[in-house]
Amino acid sequence: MKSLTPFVQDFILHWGELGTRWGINRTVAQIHALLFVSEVPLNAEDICHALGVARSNASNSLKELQNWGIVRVVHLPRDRRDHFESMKDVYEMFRVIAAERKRREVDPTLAMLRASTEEMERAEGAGDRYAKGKLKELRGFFELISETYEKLDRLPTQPAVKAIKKGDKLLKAVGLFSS
Amino acid sequence: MKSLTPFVQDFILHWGELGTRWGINRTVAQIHALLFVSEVPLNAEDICHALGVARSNASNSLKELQNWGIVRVVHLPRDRRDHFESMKDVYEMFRVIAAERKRREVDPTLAMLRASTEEMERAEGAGDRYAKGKLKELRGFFELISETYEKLDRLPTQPAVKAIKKGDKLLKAVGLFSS
DNA sequence: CTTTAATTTCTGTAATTACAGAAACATTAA
DNA sequence: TTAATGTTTCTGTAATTACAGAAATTAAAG
Repeated sequence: MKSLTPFVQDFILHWGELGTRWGINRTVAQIHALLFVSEVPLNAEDICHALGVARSNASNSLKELQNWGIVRVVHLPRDRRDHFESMKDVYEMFRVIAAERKRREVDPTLAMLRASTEEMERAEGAGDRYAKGKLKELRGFFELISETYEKLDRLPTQPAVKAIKKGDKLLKAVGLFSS
Repeated sequence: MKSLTPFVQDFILHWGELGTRWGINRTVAQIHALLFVSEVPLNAEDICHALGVARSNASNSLKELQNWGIVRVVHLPRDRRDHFESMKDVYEMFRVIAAERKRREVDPTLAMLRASTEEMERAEGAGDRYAKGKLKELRGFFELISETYEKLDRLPTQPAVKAIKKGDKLLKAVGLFSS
């Protein structure tokens, strides 16, 4: 972690740990943190040097970040090397992450639950009625998640953030929420 | 995985994998899945037998699930053994999980970001102005997450779910959302 | 076409995490 | 109190994941 201010160092370390708690590789998260707070795009060399990781590790992690859609390659004039920059808008960034997690995890889970519950309908009566009911409830929950995501996805970021911020007031206005 | 119907087996395996993607130990997630679809509370023995895991593994995983607050111990008449049951209401369950993730991950991150940004205010001028700005933006995002969570937490589950389901209509009514 | 520089993939090792089995501990009932 | 039964903690091993360094590949410049 050469030539990084202490706060930035702390942030990168914390972000790495947070990543692991959410199933993201530590190095991947650290590189993301570094790029996020970097004013200029960095090349792989810079990143290895800053974080003390191997070239290959950085390379694979950068590819992963590109797969997530939150880091992209840019080229600087008179420099052949790839440079990398993070999305810079925090809200947009988390929308992209949410979209990707939905695609990778929610959608397949929903597909599985739909297949199970539909199949169970057809094979009515065949054992474990209770479990069937629970899987249906769970499916309902994932349907709600999925639909809510898609509604939110249709809103541009700024209105979406505003709506979330004013959420309680809106609810109060419509009388759904009194506290 | 003895004496479990194929759908339940698939569900348990899928849930285990989903868990690992979200930083939850596979066995922990599998036991949770099993208890969730079980009509009756199960004892540790049952669980080991159903999933083919060691006693100690089950024991530790059950403790972890109790720490998350989604599994509790119950006692059956004329049976000395602890029995375990999952929360049964899907929405309540995810609320509890969200609360715990907030406590474990969002709150500490927010604390770190607050400390950094406040310290940075005081040490104005000292390098890396850009990074400082980015950390402030990130802090804003986490503040929003935290506040939104707390608002939602004040609503009982049923109104909260209704509000989420009707979210787009509410927004439309107030003219924030036109599509 | 060849040289040079950069990137990606491959391979073996290190570190972490998960886990089984054993041992220690606790609880209940006789 | 002691046997019997159940639970938790400890310890070593297995499995997974992360990672560095080397080798292979690709791309650009001369």
